[in-house]
Amino acid sequence: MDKQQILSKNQQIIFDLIDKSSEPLKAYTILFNVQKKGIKAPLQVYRALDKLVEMGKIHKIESRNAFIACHNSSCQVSKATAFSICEICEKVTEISSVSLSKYLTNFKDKDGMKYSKYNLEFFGLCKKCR
Amino acid sequence: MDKQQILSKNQQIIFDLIDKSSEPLKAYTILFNVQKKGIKAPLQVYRALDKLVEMGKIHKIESRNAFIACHNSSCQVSKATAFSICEICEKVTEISSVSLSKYLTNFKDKDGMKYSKYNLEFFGLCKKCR
DNA sequence: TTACATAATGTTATAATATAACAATAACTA
DNA sequence: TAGTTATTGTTATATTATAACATTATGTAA
Ligand SMILES: [Zn+2]
Ligand SMILES: [Zn+2]
Ligand SMILES: [Zn+2]
Ligand SMILES: [Zn+2]
Repeated sequence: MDKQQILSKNQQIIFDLIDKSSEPLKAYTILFNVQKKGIKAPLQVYRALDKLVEMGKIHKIESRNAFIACHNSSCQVSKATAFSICEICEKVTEISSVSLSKYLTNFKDKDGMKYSKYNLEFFGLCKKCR
Repeated sequence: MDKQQILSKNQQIIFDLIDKSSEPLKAYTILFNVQKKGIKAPLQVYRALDKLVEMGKIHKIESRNAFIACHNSSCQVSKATAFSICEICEKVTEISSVSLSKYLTNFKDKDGMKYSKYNLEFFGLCKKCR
């Protein structure tokens, strides 16, 4: 799947909501907010989310079960993602560090195994909360 | 909390199960397997899991909602964790690479922010599945 | 254009994961 | 031994996610 792909109706509605949000959104928060647009069932939300993640338009923050729009054109369609998460205000930022992604993409374990994909979540306090 | 702490009854039962398992265990799998030992409710399992995670005796694999015992004495009581996950057989291994943990512990983002904690999950195919 | 394949949608029901609230007991500490 | 904190027990409920099936829309190739 390609990052510039045209979105279907439900995908577009849900992407727009996530994209304009300043914080990660949970599936049922999304559901609540798109019901006026005709999306009534959890499955409609989860299906759109799955596709958007596949396309790399959004990412899932695993530790929070929430979704944010990708703001890192170089994140390799969701194959290599890194985030910082504030443990007080829950602000999440996608990290786009070339050196970090290089380091992790090239990382080999003891057995010489290389990985096709990774997800990294950093935790700490954001500027505002320190 | 300390890694050598004495465990309570329920904590010990649940830790033993996870520790002897060759794969990550999910909370309700654990529940099913400890019912004969008198642990009957999900909350009893989740409470023990929470404490064991706090102590660093086990880790949660966020992308799988499952738990494995820590086999890395240097993983800093769950403050700095890295795993490899096979996308076919779901085998999970805790990575204990000094250079990786050094790199990530010292990683600073654009704003110079350092993080107190991280979790990294690599995905790929294990030896057997390649 | 028609037939076929694939992707997306709609809908109901249900599975899987996790926490709230309250009461009781055990273990630790001054 | 009283006070405190950690742990346990129990019921109910909240939250997150998928199964199964039917329908409609879109893309593709004769
Ligand atoms: Zn991204
Ligand atoms: Zn913050
Ligand atoms: Zn560990
Ligand atoms: Zn494997």
